[in-house]
Amino acid sequence: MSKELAKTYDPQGIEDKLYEKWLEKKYFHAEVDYSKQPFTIVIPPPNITGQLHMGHALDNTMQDILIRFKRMQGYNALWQPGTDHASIATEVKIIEKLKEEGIDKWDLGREKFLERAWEWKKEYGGRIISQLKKLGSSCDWDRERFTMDEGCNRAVTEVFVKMHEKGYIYKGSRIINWCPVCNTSISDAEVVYEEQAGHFWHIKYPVMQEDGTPSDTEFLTFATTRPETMLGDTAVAIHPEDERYQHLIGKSVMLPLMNRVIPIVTDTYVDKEFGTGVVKITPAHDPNDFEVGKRHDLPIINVMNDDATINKNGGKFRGMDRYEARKAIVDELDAMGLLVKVEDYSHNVGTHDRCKTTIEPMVKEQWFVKMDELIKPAVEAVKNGDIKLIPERMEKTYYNWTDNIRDWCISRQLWWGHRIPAYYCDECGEITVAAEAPCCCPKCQSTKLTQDPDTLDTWFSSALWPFETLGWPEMTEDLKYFYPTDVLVTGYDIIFFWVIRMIFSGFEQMGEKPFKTVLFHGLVRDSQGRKMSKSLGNGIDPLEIIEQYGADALRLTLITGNAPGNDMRFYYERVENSRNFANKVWNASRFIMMNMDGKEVTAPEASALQPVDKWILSKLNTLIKDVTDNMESFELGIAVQKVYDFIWDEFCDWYIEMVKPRLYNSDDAASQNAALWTLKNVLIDALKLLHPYMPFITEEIFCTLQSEEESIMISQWPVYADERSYAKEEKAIEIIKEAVRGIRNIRTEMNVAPSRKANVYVVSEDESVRNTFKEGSLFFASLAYANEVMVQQDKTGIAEDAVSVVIPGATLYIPFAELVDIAQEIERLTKEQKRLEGELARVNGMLSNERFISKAPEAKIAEEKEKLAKYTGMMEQVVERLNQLKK
RNA sequence: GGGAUCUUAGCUCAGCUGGGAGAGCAUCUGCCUUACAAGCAGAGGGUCAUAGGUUCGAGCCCUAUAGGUCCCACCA
Repeated sequence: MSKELAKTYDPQGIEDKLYEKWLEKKYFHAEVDYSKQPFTIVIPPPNITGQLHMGHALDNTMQDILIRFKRMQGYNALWQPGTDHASIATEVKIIEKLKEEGIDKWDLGREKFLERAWEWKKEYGGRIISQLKKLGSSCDWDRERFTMDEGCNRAVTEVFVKMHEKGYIYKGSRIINWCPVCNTSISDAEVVYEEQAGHFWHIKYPVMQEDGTPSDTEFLTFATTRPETMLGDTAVAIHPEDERYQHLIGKSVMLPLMNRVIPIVTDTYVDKEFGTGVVKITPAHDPNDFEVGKRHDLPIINVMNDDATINKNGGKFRGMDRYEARKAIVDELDAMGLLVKVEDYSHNVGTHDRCKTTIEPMVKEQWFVKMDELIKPAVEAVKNGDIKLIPERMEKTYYNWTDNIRDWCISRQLWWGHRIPAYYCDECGEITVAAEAPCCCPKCQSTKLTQDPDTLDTWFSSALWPFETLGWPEMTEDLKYFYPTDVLVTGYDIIFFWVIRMIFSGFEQMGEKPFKTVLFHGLVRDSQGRKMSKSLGNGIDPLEIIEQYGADALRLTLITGNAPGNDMRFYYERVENSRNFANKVWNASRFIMMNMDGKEVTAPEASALQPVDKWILSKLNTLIKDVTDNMESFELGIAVQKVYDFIWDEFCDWYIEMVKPRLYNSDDAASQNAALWTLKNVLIDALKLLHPYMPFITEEIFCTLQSEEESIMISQWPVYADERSYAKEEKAIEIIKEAVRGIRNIRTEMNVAPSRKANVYVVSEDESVRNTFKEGSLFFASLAYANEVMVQQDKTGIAEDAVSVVIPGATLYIPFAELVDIAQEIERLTKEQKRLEGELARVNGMLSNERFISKAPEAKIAEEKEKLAKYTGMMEQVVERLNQLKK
């Protein structure tokens, strides 16, 4: 009936098997149960296009640790899983795949395209889930959701309709970021700015004269990085207080190439100090110009098609690509003598984060979410501490965004996603927003209605994730019980995309925050600190690590040696260290079980517990408190570091070693039982503390050790108890440890083999210290390689030449003759003497060589002189010692 | 331009509210001691970026400087 651990630790052999068992036993599943406190985490839904990478591994390890910890503490722990449809990311992938087959998205058509997308989802959507399982994630898989499943679709539509009714969602013609390759608008958050080398074209426009003709002599000069946009210029702006141009206020200029007369307007947006203090205004293709245009009621002339070619408003440049047009326009202006000069100029260019195409600001009809009101409760919640961000500094990042918030462009010209529930009347153009397609136009009764072809930004549905996954818009029991969730664990890189949007959505739809705490982590980088990326080929596949070292080792590596919110570097050496630790735990457990084998280990009488036992129990007790405290304040790395140190250092290297003499000598059965009982119980509690971090190995050991127990997962988290603290014993054992270290040190320094044992005299005035050594003499002798330990109050009877070690409260003496075999020592010293003679001869020879002295570098000579002094000193010592011994 | 953050042992990093300078890896020295060589025992190695300040006391707080990383905004 007693099971045994395999001789070597083999993660592959246990992990899958245990995970199967957990699934079978439904340990991950949570049901509403008002007798227990809920603890809820919703997973940041991985993209269906995704493959598990180190970021996921870190993110999910952290969540799993928290969930397992709380579950053991007796909470009704729910980890709600699911995946994200990832609108644009998936659409791009599918388009790529179609391209390989020689199929064009537009030729295929919307219906067929969506069929392909669902096929993709079916094929790859589950891949990442099975990878998360390899990691040990204890998600409630029975509750798995998808952002485009029926419930989420309903939630999205409901929110859209509700917010539209309240006026928070509106359709407007505004300047947006347009990606000419993906053919869609994108939100500000999806634009990344890149430093690019470009040019600064200085161009002049002729000022219009009184008689309505352009002047040959008077010009306004300005500089631009994008000359092609001049086709859409509708004004030129100057600062109202710019002395240089006062006389031009109220006048106009001629827009060359287009032969359009455009006004000179004054606007404080213009920086007098920058360039010539003149700015061309193109409201249709620049966000700032758009604002200026609004203020001065300027016409908006869009000169580009969706693919960034020049449209009919661009006159003869029509049909050219924007860069072609740029060149043509510059050439033409140059020919007309209107190009003043060209400078090299490096500036930031907005690109699309998915495809890196330079975005084109365009004025378009899009759907927006009005942010100013919505954001208020979200800001308030963080300010008043209702939602806590860890680390705290993330709050500043958060406010940085909320303070400068702009309306959120939510419509995308994509197919894969939630289609916007807006219907246009083909007859009268009336827009109806409704959850269900209306039968007919409410205005003109026409039955010819067309649904808006656009879909929603992928973050629109993920913003609802914390409550839509629990059943919203139905007010389900789950929702009442599990919402708000407790912790959100995510990377700081999606604070704007996701975290803030979930917070204001929670308040708006539920009237309540979506989570109490947000725990941020950093990026996992490669060993050189670079981002792991496909193009660099420096990505490390977590699955390979699991294959090679085990999921436990990977988890431990990701969680240690790094402060919350900071990026971390990934090293194989660190994984190896984690694996070694797992191995250590395995072997210590094996040792304990071997010694328990065939023995009935019972709870000992209090009197049978020895000081060492009390010492480790006391240490464990403190550990339990510290670890629990750390974990409750989300200091996961610190917590596990303490468990690691306790197990390896205190438990294995000290306690087990101290207890060995009692295990090997069965004369005192009570003492042996007390030792075994302590070993077993400390191990069990340590395994429990470790379980959230290393679920597999701890489960395997726990179940082998306690065959009557079902699983460590559902065992109770250890609790600190005052009566298990023994201050006196802790202090006493620390003294012994100090003594052992002192003796080992001196023995190593004197190069004495462990096989050579010597008596140790402990001399102390302090009676309690003497008692400590008397009580611990058995294991002290074994750890200090002593034959016998003599404890006494003074130095009487100790040999003159004894080697001494001073520790707080006592002095230890080892008779030199016992410590060192005299004959052996003489032999050793004689050899040493010969070696030194040789060295001295060599150095002396060099230093007396005239050529060496005259030609060698001074540093080298100094070095040799130092050696000479060193060897001479050593020689003196050796000779003296030899003389002593020979007496 | 605004903001965050970092600078601690050869390398990578911990160090929470101010009081002991630490870990892993690497290096050196002994040990195949019957749980573990993926191990054990020991050793070396740091003016905690620089300059000031607050304090009985500063790696930790304040100010300035230098260098690195990142985020936001984007100036035509």
